[in-house]
Amino acid sequence: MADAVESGGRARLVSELGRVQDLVRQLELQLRAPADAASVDLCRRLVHQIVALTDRSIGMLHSSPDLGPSPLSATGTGSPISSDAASDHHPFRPATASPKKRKATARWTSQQVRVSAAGGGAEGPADDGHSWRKYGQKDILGAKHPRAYYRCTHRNSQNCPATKQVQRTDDHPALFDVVYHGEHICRPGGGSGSAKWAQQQHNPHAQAALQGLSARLTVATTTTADAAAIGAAAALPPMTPESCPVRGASSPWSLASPVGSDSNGCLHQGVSPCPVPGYRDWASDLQEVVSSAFAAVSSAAPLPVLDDEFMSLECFGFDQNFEIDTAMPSLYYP
DNA sequence: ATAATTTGACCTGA
DNA sequence: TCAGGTCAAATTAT
Repeated sequence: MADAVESGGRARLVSELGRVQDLVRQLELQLRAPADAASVDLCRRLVHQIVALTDRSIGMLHSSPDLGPSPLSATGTGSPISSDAASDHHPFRPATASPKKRKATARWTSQQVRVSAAGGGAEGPADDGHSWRKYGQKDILGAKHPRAYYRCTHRNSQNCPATKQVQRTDDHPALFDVVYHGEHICRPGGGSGSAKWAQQQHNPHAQAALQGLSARLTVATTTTADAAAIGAAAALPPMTPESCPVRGASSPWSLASPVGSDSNGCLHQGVSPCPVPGYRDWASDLQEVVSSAFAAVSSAAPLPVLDDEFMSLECFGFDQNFEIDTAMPSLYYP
């Protein structure tokens, strides 16, 4: 029985990567075409798809010991997240699954990512598009660095429940492990807000996926060969200001960067194309990497069963019938 | 003046 | 009892 499920899991991963490959090809085609409003919009949708699928695929690998330890649990150097805490806060498992502490009854959405310090700075990870207010710091047993606790700035004004925890990794001081809890319900601007914003707000998984993947755009991870191939697909090449001069962004979150800001300073994320020559080359590289990842996973050892909780709670659905020419939604909440 | 951060105390679950 | 998470007063920054 296990074999059937395992091969099913692997087939699922291969299928996901195959779709990523297709999407990247479409993206590359679009990027080679003259940029107009329609193609820009199409690129935006494609990037959305790629972001979601790669994040999901990486999640599968993280939960797959047979494909090697996950980047967040492979360091073995005593990092609280890489060792003890990894079992408490699985990167793609809600906090409710944790045997630890508070919030045991709350149905938090949770997403853990590892991000680099902004611009190589030492203060903390890059801006993730939301405004946060620090409300605590705690020394964690066995960790070299304290953990900082942040809540959404709009917690009081809009009852936004989103929180995050940031902790510098033991082994790579330039890297931070960030765990997001809850979803933002704070609204941008005083108006009714865009439908796109509303949709995203109602899909915390998509939100988390965007944050997760965009974080990994500059993430340095330690991976096994297979995971490295996948990780590379997500991590290559960092969208620095140099590679994306149009945006001139200083944040490594460029690919899934904030596209709007309201008077409250509550940013909402979106995906912006970067229609410059360098970006087109980057798309080619991405396709190449995805292809190699696809090949690597296709020949990988059988993927062990993904636990039901992971599949039911942490995998947002993906519209298999998605067509590029149809309206936006392709991520949906199962 | 207001907002954000710091930090010790307190609370909660294991 | 302990460790992680949160509160809230004091402090600092804007």
